[in-house]
Amino acid sequence: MKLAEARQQFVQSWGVLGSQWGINRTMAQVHALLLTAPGALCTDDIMEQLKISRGNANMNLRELINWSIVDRVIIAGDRKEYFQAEKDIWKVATRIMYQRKKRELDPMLKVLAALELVEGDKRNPDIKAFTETVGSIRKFAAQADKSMDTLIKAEENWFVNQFMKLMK
Amino acid sequence: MKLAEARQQFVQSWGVLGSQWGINRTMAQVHALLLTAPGALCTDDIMEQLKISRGNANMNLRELINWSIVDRVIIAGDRKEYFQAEKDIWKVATRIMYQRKKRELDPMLKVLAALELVEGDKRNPDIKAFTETVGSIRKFAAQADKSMDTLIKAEENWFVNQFMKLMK
DNA sequence: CTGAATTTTCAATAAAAAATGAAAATTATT
DNA sequence: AATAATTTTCATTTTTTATTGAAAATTCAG
Repeated sequence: MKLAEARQQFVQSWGVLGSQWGINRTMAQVHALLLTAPGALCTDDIMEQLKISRGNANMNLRELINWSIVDRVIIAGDRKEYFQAEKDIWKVATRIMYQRKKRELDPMLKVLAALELVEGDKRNPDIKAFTETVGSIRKFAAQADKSMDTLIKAEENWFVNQFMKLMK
Repeated sequence: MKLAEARQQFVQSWGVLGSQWGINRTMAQVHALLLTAPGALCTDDIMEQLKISRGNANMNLRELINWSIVDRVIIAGDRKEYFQAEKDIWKVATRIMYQRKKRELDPMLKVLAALELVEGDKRNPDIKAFTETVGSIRKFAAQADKSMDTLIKAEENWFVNQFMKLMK
């Protein structure tokens, strides 16, 4: 397979994977394009290569920057902004984890904690079923939350280092 | 908060969370309803409580059964089918993991392996950038794949047991 | 076997999400 | 300050995804 074709297929697949995980397909494709680019790209490069509008390119680039997995880059003597992706895949993973945790898991934990305080007699089987399920989900989510914090923070963590060694 | 209200809020929140992760909102809501029900429910219960059509209820129930997180249940002397959710949250998590791994991660791994075989001179910076990025993503994904297998399989696994103890 | 109850399918419709593109805003250059 | 280049916004349109509901298929009881 030629490089251009391989790159296109990566962009395509990354887009599909993203959309299956609730990430805008185009955002994932822009990310894929930047990940596999040897250098930084400008908005026009992205518009051209993905055949998308300026507005669309702009919005998705901004979102990738919000997620801290793409940076704006200044190129001397050029008025345009350029963009480049973080290529350390471990950093990419932890940053995505951090964003999703913050936006989704943390709010869900708050809700679950509140729901455990439901009124009524715990011997009522309906209430029992409810609080037991919600309680176990909350405990599970809280553990996941803690584990993610560990992964996100610790570059010096033993487990993480072992994991990273395997990746070279 | 009263039970009915709490339950409704759980259904609502679970639906939102699901849709953020690429799972049909209604499917997540049906799951939430069954998770917090004291017993099994039939299609009509679900239609009524979620205000959805029979076709919709049927499709989403089937999908939950495909995922092995909801079971069909026979109630003696009743012609209707009933449904109940697996309530062991660890089992639910590993089964969802298994399905998503199989449907999404495994195919992606195949694609990535193929893309690493791109033609051309490795000293070409474009090819170098591409294969390095794709290679590191593939290694990362392969490690995630292995880790998930461990979690999914091993009830006897030390790490998993530690994790589960914390959850009671 | 018959027919009533129940489940499943799927073409048509509705709802939700994403993309466009041109106008407005911002930024840099002379 | 004027203007040219670039970026951002957002109302409108398009595309994608989900839902409906009635017909067809299936299942079961007598």
